[in-house]
Amino acid sequence: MPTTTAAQQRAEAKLSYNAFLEGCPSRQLLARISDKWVALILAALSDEGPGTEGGGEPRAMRYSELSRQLTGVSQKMLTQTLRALERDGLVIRTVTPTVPVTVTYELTELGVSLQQVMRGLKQWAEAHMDEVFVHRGDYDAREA
Amino acid sequence: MPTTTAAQQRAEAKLSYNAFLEGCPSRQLLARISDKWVALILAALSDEGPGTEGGGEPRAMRYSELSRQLTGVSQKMLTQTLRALERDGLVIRTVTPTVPVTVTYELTELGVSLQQVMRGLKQWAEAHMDEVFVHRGDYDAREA
DNA sequence: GGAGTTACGCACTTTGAGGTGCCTACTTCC
DNA sequence: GGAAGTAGGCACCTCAAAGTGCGTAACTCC
Repeated sequence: MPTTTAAQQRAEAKLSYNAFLEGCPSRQLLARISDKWVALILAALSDEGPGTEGGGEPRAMRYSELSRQLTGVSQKMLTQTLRALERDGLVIRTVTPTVPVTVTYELTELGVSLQQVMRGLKQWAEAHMDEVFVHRGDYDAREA
Repeated sequence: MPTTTAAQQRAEAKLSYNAFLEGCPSRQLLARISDKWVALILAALSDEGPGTEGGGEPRAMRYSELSRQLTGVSQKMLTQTLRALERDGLVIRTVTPTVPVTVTYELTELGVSLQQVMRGLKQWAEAHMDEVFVHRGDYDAREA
């Protein structure tokens, strides 16, 4: 028997996750940005493409344009992720009934503010991830 | 046939993910903090418990202590996550050969600096997630 | 008149993160 | 001498996120 049974843990969780677990806004935010393509879509829509080095000016993009920039994304996941972002008020979807229908996506003000935070992550990553990789190498070398 | 076949996309990805996809440090960082328990462990180790409202002073904690605070975590996941964080140089594991062996975990300097960034996320969440929830409600209401 | 484009929808399948249960060695307490 | 606590290891299972394939409506171009 483990220190506490699974049933006990579940029961406790139901009572005490009120402020620190599951339902709290921070967890929800993490769940959002953890989606595989969310960060990339936000980055693309704020013009942080690979070659461009844009100043981060928010920019409207077409579905096909996004699909080209996010190399490897499936059409299903792109649509699904964009819908989720639209639902959360982070992007706006605009349909223009042209010859073949044109759909553009653009960051909202809320989306832009979130992207600012994501930049903080990016900066930390650029500053410290190499250090993390060194640690990983050392750790793995010690194991072998 | 979709606009590009899956095989084509894979081939392109292999050539062009150098700076914007997969291997880039930002993605790696996201993968780390997306682990279900990472954020909570970092928070606990920097004394951001639910009732305490600690000032964020980094604090060494025992395995069992963490297990109690992170309501609902399984022993396997706690061990697994702690090992990953140790491997990345974000926490230090200290074994003291007392009566029953005592193991403590503590944030490294690197871990503390990451936790700072996580606080940025937390602050955005506290400031804007309610707005997101409103958007969700509106969106869902329109659908029905 | 058939091929191509845009922006998807739908159904099926796969993959891996996470969960669960069962096990340990050592010691101390009652 | 059996129960309990500490810090895990190991093997199996589940389920949801992500991927794959195929279809579509409307129109246009050649």
